[in-house]
Amino acid sequence: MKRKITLKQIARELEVSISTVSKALRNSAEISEDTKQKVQAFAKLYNYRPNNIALSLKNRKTNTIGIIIPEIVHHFFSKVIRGVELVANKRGYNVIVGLSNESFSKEVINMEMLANGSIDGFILSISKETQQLQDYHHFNETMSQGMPIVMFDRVVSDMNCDKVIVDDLNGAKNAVEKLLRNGCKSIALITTKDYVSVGKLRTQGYLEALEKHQIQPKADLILKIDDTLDYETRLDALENEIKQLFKANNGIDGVFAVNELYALSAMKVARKLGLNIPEDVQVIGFTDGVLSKHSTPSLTTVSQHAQQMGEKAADLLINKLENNIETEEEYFQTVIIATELIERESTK
Amino acid sequence: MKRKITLKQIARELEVSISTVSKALRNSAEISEDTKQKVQAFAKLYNYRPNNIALSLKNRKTNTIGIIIPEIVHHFFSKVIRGVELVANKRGYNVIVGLSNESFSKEVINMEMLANGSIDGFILSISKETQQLQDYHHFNETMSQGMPIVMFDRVVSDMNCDKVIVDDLNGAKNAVEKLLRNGCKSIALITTKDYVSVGKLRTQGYLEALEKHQIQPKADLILKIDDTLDYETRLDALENEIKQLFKANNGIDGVFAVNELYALSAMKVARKLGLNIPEDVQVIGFTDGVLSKHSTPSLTTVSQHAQQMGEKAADLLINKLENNIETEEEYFQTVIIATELIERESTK
DNA sequence: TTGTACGCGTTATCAA
DNA sequence: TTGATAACGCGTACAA
Repeated sequence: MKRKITLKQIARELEVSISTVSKALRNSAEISEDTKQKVQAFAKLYNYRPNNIALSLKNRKTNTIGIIIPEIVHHFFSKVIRGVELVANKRGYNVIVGLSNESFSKEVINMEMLANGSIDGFILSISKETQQLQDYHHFNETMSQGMPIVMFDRVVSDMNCDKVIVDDLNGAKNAVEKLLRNGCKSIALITTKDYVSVGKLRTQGYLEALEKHQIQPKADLILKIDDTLDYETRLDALENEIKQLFKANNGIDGVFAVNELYALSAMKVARKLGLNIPEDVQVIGFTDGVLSKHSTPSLTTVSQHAQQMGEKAADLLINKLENNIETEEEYFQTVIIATELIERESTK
Repeated sequence: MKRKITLKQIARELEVSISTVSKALRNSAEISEDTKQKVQAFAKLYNYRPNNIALSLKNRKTNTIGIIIPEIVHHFFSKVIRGVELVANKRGYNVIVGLSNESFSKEVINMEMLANGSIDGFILSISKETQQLQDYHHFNETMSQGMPIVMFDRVVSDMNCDKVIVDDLNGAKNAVEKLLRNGCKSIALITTKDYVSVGKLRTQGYLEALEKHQIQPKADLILKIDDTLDYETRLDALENEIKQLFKANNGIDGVFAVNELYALSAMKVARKLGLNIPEDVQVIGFTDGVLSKHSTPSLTTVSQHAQQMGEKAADLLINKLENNIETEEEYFQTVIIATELIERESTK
């Protein structure tokens, strides 16, 4: 079981100095053709590759991006990762993944772990717990150490860093307007508690759409789900809450849900109550998931372009990493990714 | 924008030597209480953390695991990653992700990239293209350099390395037997071309189940899909092929599909042909996905325990990495994860 | 044309 | 009790 070959070993074998080998391999003009040939041939034979760790230490640059997400078993986040990976690899970076599992402490620990030299910068979406606690000291510390952060989707709005967000407000607004144009008179909203930033924005979009059409929002039509419950109990509880929503409000003819699961559950409940989709109730969800496409009826959704978000985030981060010549004052941008309404069978 | 603080800076600031600082921080008995206190206080104040890269270089150990998968936007693989990450973090390792995107060359490049010192070992599932080409030189090279590999799910059977696989054959066999017990007489199989190792095994399970029940397999009932087609065109093509399957065989009353999408498509096509599920046709899929749970009717599936596979793979790899005292001859094991039949609405 | 010396940040060993 | 030195693997400025 032989180790990887190093410059030193090549040098010893060929009885030249290490720097000669180094230069020969980088095709330096300083080295004679003879030696170059000899060294290069030998290196090829033994499949020499420079050690990344040594390079990282020397260059104080790892060419690695750390990505911290709350959950990986999730279409949105895995698509974002794919986008990040795509761009990162193209630009010569690796991607190292940390999962916060929606926990504040795991987020902190993971970041500290990676921040100690393993990576050059972060791309992250904050955990629900962090959103609740509103404790952002780890982000500030990381940044004050000169390590850039790009936040995506769930961001801290008053933090000085690059951000990539979905146009949640307008995405929601457009969706609700679509329902209104389609003739819906009584549109229910199924959303999350307000501390989830994206849920809040989508709620706002719903309200603005109603307002624009001069419709008075009814509190009864708005269902705010506490999604900190665990997944197993959640499904039953969810459907129950939605059933109450339908029963408490006669004549719901449209539903806007801030994610895929809520939307699907709404369809399920509606059908159980004898309502047809889209004839009696039209439903729109907010998501990039697979369920929408394959459900029956398939679900009209507001697409978030998750992969594009990942790509953009990676580009922003790498640009920052490579622009050492940047202007004195830090310049941060917030990129807003437009949503797209994908019409399927759940709307007319 | 200050950099991270180093031993050297602390030493200079406190006017002691670097090694004193190092020892003081590790609470060495060699150092006086006074100095220790002073150094530790200062380090805490400036939030000193040793640089991982320097440690990696020195220890020739990165404490990082590389995971190479064909695709991340996929429930099975993201669940595996979660399992790997869980165990890895618990045992003090990070996880770095490489995507092959089902391409041989990307797999090779990604592995070379990571093998040059970035990681201590690999966990991987090989790409379809690699399976077709049967070119495994990169695995052999990596291992001959002393870097351990753990393969999962899609493995190379005659390769000397640890493996974690699903019991594809028996999982399939059990599923088909379930259909037989439920009264199915004419069971169709929707599978992949044989070069996909798991597809092949599941096909074999189907055949064995029939054989056990002394049923002659009919070639017409077996549909082998070429899944190298891209995703967009695939859905239509897929449904078309399945429709042909149904039309060519009157009286299909059971379908076993080697993945979720095939199973769902089968249900869709069956319904379009006026067949009821599970009354007229019973369907079982093979997967860990979300679609099964939320489809209508929900799909009975053979669960693969993806997360458990990831956990096991990580344990195997880390054990190998940390057992330097191992026996002389290399010892490799293949762990077989049992499947579980999750019964839902698509079977009686 | 080749080799020496240095530094990246750390720890271990040995000397003072 | 403290400090100097070497080493991990590499690239480069400078000396020979």
